[in-house]
Order: sequence, then C-alpha cells, then structure tokens
Amino acid sequence: MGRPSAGELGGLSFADSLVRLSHLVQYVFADVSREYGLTTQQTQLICRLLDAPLGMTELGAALHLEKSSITGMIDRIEKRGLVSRVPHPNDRRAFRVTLTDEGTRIAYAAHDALTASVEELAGGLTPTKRKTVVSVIEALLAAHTASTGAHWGVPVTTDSRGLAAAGS
Amino acid sequence: MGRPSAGELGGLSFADSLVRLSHLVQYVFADVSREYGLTTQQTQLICRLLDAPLGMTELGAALHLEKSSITGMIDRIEKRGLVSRVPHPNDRRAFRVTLTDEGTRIAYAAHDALTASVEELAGGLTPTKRKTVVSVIEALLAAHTASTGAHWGVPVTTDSRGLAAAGS
DNA sequence: TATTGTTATACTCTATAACTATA
DNA sequence: TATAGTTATAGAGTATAACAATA
Repeated sequence: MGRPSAGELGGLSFADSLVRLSHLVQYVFADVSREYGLTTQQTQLICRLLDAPLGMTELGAALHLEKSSITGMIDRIEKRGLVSRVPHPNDRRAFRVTLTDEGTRIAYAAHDALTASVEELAGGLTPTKRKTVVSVIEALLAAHTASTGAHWGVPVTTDSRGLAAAGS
Repeated sequence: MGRPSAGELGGLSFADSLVRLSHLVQYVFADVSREYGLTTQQTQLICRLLDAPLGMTELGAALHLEKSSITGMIDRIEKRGLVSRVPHPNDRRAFRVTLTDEGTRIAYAAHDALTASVEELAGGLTPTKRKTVVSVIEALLAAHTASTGAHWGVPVTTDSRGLAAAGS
C-alpha cells in the first residue's frame, strides 16, 4: 500500500523500467550526438538516411514529423554539408534527401559510437540474457507496428562497416 | 560483408534494439502526454515531482538540464497551475517546486496511462521474460549510474495508487 | 566567495495554416 | 483535384553568459 519509493532501483515495474531505460538511451544518444556537433534529431535523421535516400514527406513519416518541420531540419544540415537535396528524376516537385560523403561518414561514426556506448553498459550480460532482451524488444516493436500500422523511425541497420553508401 | 538491411525486424543487434525500443517508448510518451495537454518534457517534470518537491537546481540535475532551462519550464507549468514555487524555509534564495493538487492528479493520471500503454504492448510476454528484461534493465541503469555517478531522471515510483502526495 | 535562481539572447525543434509548383 | 515541398508564424525547449540576492 505505501509507496515503495524505488529510489535506488530494485522493484521497478516492467513499464517503469522500460521508461527509465528509454531515458537513459536518450541521454546517451544526446551525449554521443553532441560529440559530433549534432543534435539528437540530426543524428537520428542522418542515420535514418543510411538505408536509402528519402523524400521530405517520407522523412516526415519515418520520424513522425510534419513535412514543414523537416524542411527546416534539412535546411540546417544541408547548410552544414551533411546532406543534399537531389532532384527526383520522375517528379519535378520532389527531392531525394541524400547523404554527402561527409554525412555518410559522420552518420556511421555516430552510430558506431552509440553502439559502443550501449555495449559498454551491457558489458556483463550473458549471451542468453541479451538474446532474450532482443527477442522481447522485437516483440514489442512488432506489437506496436501491428496496433498502429507504424514505424518507429530509427538509426540504421545491423552492422555498419561495409559502407555500401546509400545506393537506392 | 553486405548490409543485412534489417528492414522489417529480425536480426537486430542488442544496441540497435535498445535504441529502437527507446524511440518507441518516446513516441508513446509523447502521445500520452499530448492527451493530457502536456509536452513530453512537462510530463517528465511533473512525474519527477511526485516523489518529492525539488529545487530548481535539483530539477536541473535530475533532468539533465541547465537551471536557466528549468526556469522557463516551471514558468509555463506554474502558469497552468500544475506546480507552485514554495519558498524554502531556511534559504531565502531557494524555492521548492511543488505539485499542486491538480498537478498531482495529472501526473498520476499520465503515469498510469503511460504504464497502461506499455503494458498493452507487452501483453503476450511470459512472466519469466518480463522478469529477465527488468533485471537486465536494472543492471544497465546501475552500470550507467556507476560509470557516471548519475541519475536517469524519470517518472515516478513503482505503483501509483496511494496518493501519498509529495510529502517532505 | 560560492550558490540559487533569473534575465537576455540565440538557436533548434515542432505544429498549423496558407501557399507554389507540379502531377 | 491531389501531392511535394516551402514559407510564415508562433511557441516550446535548450544552452551560454551576465546578473541579483543570499549564504
């Protein structure tokens, strides 16, 4: 009845633990981004483009943002030389936002740094536990996709190294 | 090696899965917040105050923000009647930011709604898996605390219901 | 002197609404 | 008419630097 004030850990509910984890990852994400002179959102954006170039509207959908919000973000990182607006070949209204070489480099670097930071925290975990966690998370992501028909726009693929650079 | 484009799930690395999960939780957090007319940050702030009133500097530390950033946030939610600046009894420079009744009510409601949303996604998980996930997350949080000496400012305690409202 | 909090300033992020130019 | 993207506008969030009041 009281309030198990969970101050120090221990006895977290499932939901609370996920929320706390999420905040922790966000902080790590922000810290890593800052090291590369990026905001969290910018890192997310360029990592997202590692898979393939996307149009403004597609980017908005992928990141859960209005296209008008995307315009400004792209303006800023384009000015920094990380992406460029490549005209769409078949649609003169549209662009494909494409990473520059510099943008590709930074996106991979930031992704790797983030991965390294997370792995550092997870140092002591057994392979079995890691596998369980990954499978549970995949189930959660799938559940969300199923219930909302949606995306959880995010960084990149599985392994970086390979620099197959955004080739459609 | 190629690039296992992980498009649809499956084969996520441990780090990537945590990052994706974190984004998903953030989206859920934002959605729930919006239902209560709050921003994500405001929800995080008031939930944080459920444990106890905090000073501006303490709040900054808890949320990883500069105190000057806190000033504005408190201005806004104070104007909305969710918190108030209570003078510190022993230090005439300081305040204790305290939830109003309305603020307490909304903080609990938002926390419960968030918990419910997360639980909904986790519907099919076995108790064993849940326990494993919670224990792994607690280990990660502890690892971070150990390596940085810090907090991962977040919502509230374990179970809501009990309304022991911010005492002390 | 050190600390608590605020103000001034500037920039990023975000949404809504109205717009242009294609399709 | 519908879609791709932009502009205008407004507000939240954030940091840095300079400041006031109190310890």
